[in-house]
Amino acid sequence: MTRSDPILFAKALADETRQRIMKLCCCRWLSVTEIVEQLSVTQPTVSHHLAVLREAGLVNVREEGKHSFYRLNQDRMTVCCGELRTKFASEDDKTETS
Amino acid sequence: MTRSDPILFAKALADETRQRIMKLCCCRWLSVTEIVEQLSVTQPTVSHHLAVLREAGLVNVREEGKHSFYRLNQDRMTVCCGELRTKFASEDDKTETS
DNA sequence: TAGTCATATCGATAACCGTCGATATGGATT
DNA sequence: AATCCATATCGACGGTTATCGATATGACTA
Repeated sequence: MTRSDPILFAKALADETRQRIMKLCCCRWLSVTEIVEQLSVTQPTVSHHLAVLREAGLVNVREEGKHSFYRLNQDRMTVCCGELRTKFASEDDKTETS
Repeated sequence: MTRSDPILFAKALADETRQRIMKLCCCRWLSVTEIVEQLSVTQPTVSHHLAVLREAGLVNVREEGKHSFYRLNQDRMTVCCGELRTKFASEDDKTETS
């Protein structure tokens, strides 16, 4: 999941529930249960979204006993946003091609 | 479509064909036909994707006779990427909340 | 005006995705 | 070992979306 994929990245962001989860664990570690408590969706749904975010490398996981704590990978966000900007928003970047 | 919506933005980016279109008209005006010629999808499909990109404010349109020329709105890209970074990737931005 | 070309829209189809309840897994507790 | 709790996975269902062929729209041309 270190590989950077602008499509995968965009797909991961393209859901309101996921963006809410990202916002929740933006700067702190949260267990799945804590995330569920703050949203109006079930635990399986949250687990599913966390899996999507994991596949995109957008969250870090820390297992501890029977708990799993998730936290947004802000560095990854910065890198991926930068890639998008480079790919689509920069004038002087025409030499590299996909 | 001046309103900024991170979900709409991400959804617009969350498709390979659309990202290809964006790349094609990243720094030049292209007619729909020219875009179709460079992709392996039909004209209605390209028109559909252009509509999605238009709704997200990600392309500018210039009508000229019977042609419509599209070009990626790079400023919009910059703004939207910046918003994402601010929302999710910045450490020192916890006062504002959605 | 008839015809052609470029684009948009419509309706249908298939694939994808978000959500749920049910269940499996596996650590902690008694 | 039996139970409980936290999380992941499974299967199903419904809604969304990408794609297509057919058609409408509307501009230019002869």
